[in-house]
Amino acid sequence: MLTQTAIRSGSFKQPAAHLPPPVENFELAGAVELMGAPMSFARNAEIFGEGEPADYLYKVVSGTVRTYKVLADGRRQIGGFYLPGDICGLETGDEHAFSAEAITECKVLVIKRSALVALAGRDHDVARQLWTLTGSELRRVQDHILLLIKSAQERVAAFLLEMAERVSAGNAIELPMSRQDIADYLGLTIETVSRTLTLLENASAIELSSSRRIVLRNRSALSRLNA
Amino acid sequence: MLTQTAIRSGSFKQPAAHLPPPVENFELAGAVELMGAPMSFARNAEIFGEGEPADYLYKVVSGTVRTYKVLADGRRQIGGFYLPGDICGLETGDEHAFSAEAITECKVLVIKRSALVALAGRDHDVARQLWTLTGSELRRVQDHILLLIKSAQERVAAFLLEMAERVSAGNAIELPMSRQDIADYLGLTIETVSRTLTLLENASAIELSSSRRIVLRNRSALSRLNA
DNA sequence: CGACCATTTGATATGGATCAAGCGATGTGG
DNA sequence: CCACATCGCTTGATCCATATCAAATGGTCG
Repeated sequence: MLTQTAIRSGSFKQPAAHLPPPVENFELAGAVELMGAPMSFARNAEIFGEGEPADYLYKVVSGTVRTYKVLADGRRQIGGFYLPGDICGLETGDEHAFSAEAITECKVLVIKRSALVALAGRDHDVARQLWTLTGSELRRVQDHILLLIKSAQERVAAFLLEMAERVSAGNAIELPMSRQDIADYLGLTIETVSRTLTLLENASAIELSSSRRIVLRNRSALSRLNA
Repeated sequence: MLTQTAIRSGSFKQPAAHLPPPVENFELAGAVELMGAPMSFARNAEIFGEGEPADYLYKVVSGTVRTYKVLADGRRQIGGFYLPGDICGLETGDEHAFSAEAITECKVLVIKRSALVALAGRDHDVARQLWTLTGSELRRVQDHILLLIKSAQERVAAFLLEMAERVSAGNAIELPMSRQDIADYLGLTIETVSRTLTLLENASAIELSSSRRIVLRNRSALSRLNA
């Protein structure tokens, strides 16, 4: 397997990164598929680190990625969870603002940012999509802020509804992340997350089939909590 | 004075918005100066509302603007403060995600987004700057998230250091916003903000010359708090 | 001067953190 | 195949930072 270091130092072949696509008006998604180098990461492996040059972006193919920052005293804030189809590591600055790790075994497409920026310079549609992508991320982070001012119940309910939209088959959610990850995403402790889930179960809003599998029994009750 | 409604309905002349600049490779800032329609807002006047079409963006010329959301139960979260030179209301989606109000008497330049997007379609440099602007906003909001997981002292200290960078003449800060605005920005109550400021003053980290004027006496003490 | 609003200060309550076990699933070596 | 260690999660007891409720103070403007 290619190591992350190998990718960063450019010591492997970037398939087609140096070959501009033959036609203009090329979709970003298509470009990513063509220019992206497939890569795998083991559970908990670092994909990129905060402060490292943001030379690559990463499209998740399978598995789940978390981005995070660790404060001086060890507190960790998870910035977001990235599921298949999502792109993380896209920055306009020189350095990654967050670190990223594979939560589960992951396959990602690694794309050189400069290649995409160069393509954007030739193709306005790609430029627009790059902008839109950053805009969506902005919107997501703004929503995250609203989460962090709510009560524990509201945060957990909002989290469940969000995950239901993203990973659910019907009403069942298969969570790829641990309670600690959820806690660090919601700005709570692991104990509070656990207690709140139990509370929601007792209120028949959800059912904890197993610790990673949650069934939404009463979405409107959850939405109601979601003030 | 032009009303906000007049602007939105396009019932006034957009200076030069329909006249493409004569040369390409035009700076975004320059374009904004040329295409922007000057407009004034009184203290507490609404500049745009959450959910309204994001047809315009706003460059602050003088005064201070706050963006915010109000939750169903009345809690308000301030997304950011915009000082002269800052641009707010720039979205990639169709609608404004936040509302915006003038904190003080404000002069802004109002720019039609479609005009800027059209310009970006002709000028890669403008396109890149538009993207970068959204990227900076993303970075700012990400930093805001980190604020919200800290202790009251850390939040207030971080706020003071941030404002010092943005509005200070030396070590003195002239705050344009009320304690309530600060509280809603930091996710605290007004009482906690007030108490924390008093605490910092007693610790000789700051001096409260008046409620809106704060002198930083010991920046390293504040930074130390800023975990 | 007096009314009003913003801010500070005080007293008390409480939601979530912290500290500490207990429990259940998973995996490992004997 | 089972005893046992390990890890992730839950549950319990207590504490504390911040919210809430309430009152006093101060600054501003008519």
